[in-house]
Amino acid sequence: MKVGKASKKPAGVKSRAESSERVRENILGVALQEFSSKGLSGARVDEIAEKTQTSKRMIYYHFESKEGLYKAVLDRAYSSIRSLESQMDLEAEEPEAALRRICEFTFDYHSQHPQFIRMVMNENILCGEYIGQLDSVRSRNRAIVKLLGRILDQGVDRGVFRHEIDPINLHMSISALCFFNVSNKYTFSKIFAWDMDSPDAQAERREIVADTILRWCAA
Amino acid sequence: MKVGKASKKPAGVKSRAESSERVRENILGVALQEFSSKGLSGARVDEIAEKTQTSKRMIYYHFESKEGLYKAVLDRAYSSIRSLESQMDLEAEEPEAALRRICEFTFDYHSQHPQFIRMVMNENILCGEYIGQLDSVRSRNRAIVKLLGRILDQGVDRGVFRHEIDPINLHMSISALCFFNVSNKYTFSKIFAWDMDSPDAQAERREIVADTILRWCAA
Amino acid sequence: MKVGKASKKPAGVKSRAESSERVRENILGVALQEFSSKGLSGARVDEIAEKTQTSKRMIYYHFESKEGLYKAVLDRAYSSIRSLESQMDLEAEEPEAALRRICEFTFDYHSQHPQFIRMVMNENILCGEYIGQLDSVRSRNRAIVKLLGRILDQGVDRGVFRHEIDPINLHMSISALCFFNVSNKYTFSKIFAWDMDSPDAQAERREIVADTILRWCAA
Amino acid sequence: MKVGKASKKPAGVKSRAESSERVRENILGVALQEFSSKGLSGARVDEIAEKTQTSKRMIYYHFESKEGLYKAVLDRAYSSIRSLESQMDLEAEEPEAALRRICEFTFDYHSQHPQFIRMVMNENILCGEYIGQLDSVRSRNRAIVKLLGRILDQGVDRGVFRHEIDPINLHMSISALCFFNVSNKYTFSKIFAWDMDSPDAQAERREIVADTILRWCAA
DNA sequence: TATGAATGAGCCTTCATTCAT
DNA sequence: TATGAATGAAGGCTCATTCAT
Repeated sequence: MKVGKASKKPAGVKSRAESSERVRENILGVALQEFSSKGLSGARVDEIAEKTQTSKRMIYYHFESKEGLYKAVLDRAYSSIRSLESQMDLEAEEPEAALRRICEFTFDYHSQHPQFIRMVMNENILCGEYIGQLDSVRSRNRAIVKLLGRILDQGVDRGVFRHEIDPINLHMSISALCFFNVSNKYTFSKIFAWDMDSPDAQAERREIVADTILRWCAA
Repeated sequence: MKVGKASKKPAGVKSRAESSERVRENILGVALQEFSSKGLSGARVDEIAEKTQTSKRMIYYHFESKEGLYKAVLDRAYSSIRSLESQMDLEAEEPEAALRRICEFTFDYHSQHPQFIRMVMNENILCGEYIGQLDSVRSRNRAIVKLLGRILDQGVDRGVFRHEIDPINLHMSISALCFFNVSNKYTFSKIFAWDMDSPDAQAERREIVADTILRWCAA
Repeated sequence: MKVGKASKKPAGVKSRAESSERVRENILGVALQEFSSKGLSGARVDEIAEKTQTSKRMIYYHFESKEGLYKAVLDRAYSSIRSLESQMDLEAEEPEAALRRICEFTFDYHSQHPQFIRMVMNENILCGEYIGQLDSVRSRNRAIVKLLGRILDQGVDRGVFRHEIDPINLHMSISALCFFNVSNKYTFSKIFAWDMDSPDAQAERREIVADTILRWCAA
Repeated sequence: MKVGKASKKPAGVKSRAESSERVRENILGVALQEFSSKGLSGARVDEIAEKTQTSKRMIYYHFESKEGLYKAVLDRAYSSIRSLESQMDLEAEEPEAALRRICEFTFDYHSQHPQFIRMVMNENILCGEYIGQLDSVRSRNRAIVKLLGRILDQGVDRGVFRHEIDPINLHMSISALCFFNVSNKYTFSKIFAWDMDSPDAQAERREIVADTILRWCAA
């Protein structure tokens, strides 16, 4: 809940704006649940409304349409990942340790936010139709690439990383390995009768991902 | 086309069974198009029927329900990937070359079958609900893991691969890197304004995938 | 009409609830017409909707499904017969006169409510599948049996009725004679070229039914 | 099976006509089952065909349409009741015993042929639409009325029956009491929690019906 | 003759959205 | 603001019937 600014009103009394924001958040939370589990076409406005503490009318009041709601959910999903790099203080670390931490952090973030992953899957099924309309998203996600670039440069300087590595491709590889671990767990688990969700399997996989990336970057 | 028995009929004359099989194939082709681009809930039976050379009624005659059609499409999508390993004669090659070829082949297969990838994405959004019902799928896809196991063993024998590598995890890594390249291209391209589809980008990425895997396995 | 509470609104202005109730009643009336004349499977939701002042969508809004509507119609049909015994003030009468009046009343009620009879016929064709789900029905219809029991007791006391008569069997006989008169009039009339609907025939039959019952009970 | 005429062919060899007749009977039997349990609109041609030993094509070959089949089933149901009176040799009996036997016989026949009753119920729901088209039916069922007339006359002659009794009304009363016992057993049983099907209840009811009729006719 | 395939009309139901109070 | 009622277009599915081999 972002609404944490000091209020002059007595506790328990919500301003109209606060209440409105609360309603929005409530709807967005339920909608994320529904859209991420059923997709844009699979989710039902009625069902979302029912699971909400408000009425269907409010959904249309705040978000105009089902698509508007979907876009808002998507936007929020992407923006919540934004602060990724700001949460890590890597400046003091060695490049290899920093890269490993980024891999592990990315792996963990994906594991802990399956709904975000599902939203991205949905967007790709829809050919990125809606993400293109969200200017915000674009600018945000480039931060991580910048960070990777810095770390790579440091690594090259210190002779531990190859100089050919492109940060976007590096980001893509890290993403691919972390994303797949969540996105394809149902089919992969069923086909190979392999419980990908167990803590052991996850810990092992987490290390493999980091190793794979580091070995690829190593000079 | 399964109907390969010697026919007494003149060429050009289709038997009832042949025609029926043709109708099924026609429907399955259109349905793959629709399901892969819109998902199970997003696809419309009416629309599938319209793009078909037959009627909506025939879809229900041959596949019972929308779900039945979806399952048939899914089954066909998975079974067509089956012959993957039989298409490669790797026995004579060195382990490293063999593994590189597998990576490249997998990469190419994914690139060339985006509809298959989209079906898998859909299945994962549906939590693998339908793939569990298709026994056929399970048995098929283990062949590639066996193949990887053999190559790893050879590589370990010759001192070029590490002995700790688990073939399922290897397969997962290869799959992840190749899958993501297709599955997430819309969001990734839009966010980084990076044309992943260009031949150059694909060729580069293809090499990166193979390098990443080989470096990870290398002794 | 349940909405009988004092309203502050000027006459002619219907509240939302009143209007909703009116819509329900409108649908139920048309549905009774259709279900009673064509049965559950023979009736068409489209046709019901057309004869209504609202739309097909409203049927589903108010009654959930075709079956739900059928059950509502059935429930209303049974509950409207409920007040049968309360409409007759028999306490002061002699047992024989009272019994005769019950026979005549039952005969008339059946004659005047052929749609109710048809609903019951339908229910029996459906093996009472839906009536079992309507708890309300059960409790209501036992009142008449109680009433018959009281009259029989009085008659036995005064020596005009036999003591062996069981009120449920008595009710069954009355029902059978009155029900058949309506339920089977089509086949019976056609087979015997006998116009059962004429006022004379009905008056005669009415007397026969009462006579038959009274003679059976007579000491 | 009526086809019992001496054949000149060796046993086991069926003539085309015999086989055809067998197919008809097979279809009619299944159709009676379906129509009587689900009604004209509720029964499904596909389902009837499936339960048959032949194909759907044969239904249309032999009966033209679903309605044609329904009519054939109805005709057969009515004609099988025809021999009712010829099965009873009542001439030697006293009028009262004869009438009682007719009541009992009618009661038993109804009990034992619920599918016939259901067909009649269906016809009445359809307002006797199809029975009017079956000339055969009309002539047949008058026999019983004639028989009742003769018995009544004898009874009047011997001073045991009232002379006002009309044979058609007598038949109607008998039919009503016997018909209801089968036709309304589902609703009646459910409403009164009374197992009408038990042998005891049936025996008691059988006696009540005969008593009711005899008391009504008694001089 | 007998069978699987085909047909089109129509059936029951649901959807996202808006209105009225 | 918030709620139940309303809407029309469309969605999935089934029916009796016929065709082609």
